[in-house]
Amino acid sequence: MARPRHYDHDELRTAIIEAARKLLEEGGPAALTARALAKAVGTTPGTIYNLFSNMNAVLHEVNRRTFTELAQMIDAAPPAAPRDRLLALADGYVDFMLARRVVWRGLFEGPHQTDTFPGWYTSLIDELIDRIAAPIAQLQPRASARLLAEELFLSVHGVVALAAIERLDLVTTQDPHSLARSAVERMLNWIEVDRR
Amino acid sequence: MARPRHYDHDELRTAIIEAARKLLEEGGPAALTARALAKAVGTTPGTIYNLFSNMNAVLHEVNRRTFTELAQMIDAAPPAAPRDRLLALADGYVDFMLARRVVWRGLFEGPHQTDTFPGWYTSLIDELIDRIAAPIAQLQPRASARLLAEELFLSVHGVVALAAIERLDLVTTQDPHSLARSAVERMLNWIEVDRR
DNA sequence: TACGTTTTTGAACGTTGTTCACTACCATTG
DNA sequence: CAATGGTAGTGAACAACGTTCAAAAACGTA
Repeated sequence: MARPRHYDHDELRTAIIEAARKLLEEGGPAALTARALAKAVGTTPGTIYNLFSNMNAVLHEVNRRTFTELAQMIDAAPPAAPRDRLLALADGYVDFMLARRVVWRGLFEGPHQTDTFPGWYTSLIDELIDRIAAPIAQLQPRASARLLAEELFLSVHGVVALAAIERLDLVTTQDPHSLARSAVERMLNWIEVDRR
Repeated sequence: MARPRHYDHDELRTAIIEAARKLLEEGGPAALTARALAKAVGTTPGTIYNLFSNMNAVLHEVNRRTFTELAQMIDAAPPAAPRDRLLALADGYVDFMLARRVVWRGLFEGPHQTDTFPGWYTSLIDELIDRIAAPIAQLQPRASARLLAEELFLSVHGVVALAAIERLDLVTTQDPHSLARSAVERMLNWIEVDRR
């Protein structure tokens, strides 16, 4: 038996998560295997299961970082009028996703079946949608901005979900950016007319 | 070695496709394995690979039937004014998908990577979008109805894609039907204002 | 130094998709 | 009718997967 080393758990955890992300980016979800991940950080499959309950937990951690980055990017944007802010959000979201399309797939795809999500996962998504709701609330104080934000997100999600798996061309030749902006425009139009 | 039977290839092919669909419906994508499929039709894995190039091809055939059914359902709807027709399309699409959520996942998910689609696959999708474009063209003869139809489809797809994998609740508590209808309403509103 | 605990290890189990040598069957020929 | 050739079903085998766990090594303590 080879000499077991002793690891700093915190270091190893983050090393594993970073390696997992790299594997995902380079080879897609199929490349994220326990053995490949172990080799990438210079350890063995067993050790990974010591720090994570299973491979799904590793993926969740990668996703957590992705969400956090997205939130940071959004918050770093300069302030703007609601309309411009929504357009910037859509653009930023599409850019962000296109740059991470493979990582992105892990967010909504997967074996799933009946596996449940950790609480922080759902609340991260919640916060992202709240960031869409904020500018909408400025335009439309009456109705629930949150509901409209959810609808807008889903419209953009339709575009992004297909673009992320490189299958947008099954539906259209329009580019993801202008599709996302169109969705925003329709929502803005709706709000405008509705308050008339 | 067990006694090899001789099969009618056409019969066996359709039996395999039907069994595959059943497996999908009952146990999700994970249940569609070569061995389970072989057992379900009373044959062996090798024979399946005799009739299909791989398991992906089986899934493609299941999807072909699904698309065809969807098209039939759409065409069977009674004629209506453009506005009602679009709403009915959205409702029907959501219903259809909810009844087949597990089968549906195979349409856009999967291992993919670089695997390409058969020509009939893309043209089936094309025809579906044309069915959305038709009523739009009645409302909006000037601009390209096809482009708007693509955008509307993508908005509804965002809803359906999440509902199909049982994760719509990550984003909203609104139900898929009203979300889809809202997307249609926004598009109708857009067309109305645009032609003003 | 010796012991007990903790952590790492990697072999092993049960899956998966896919391949292919083998062989049983059918159809044609002598 | 017998022999033979080609076709097609078979299922063992391969590589790879996630996951588990007994054993072994290193650490912390006495």
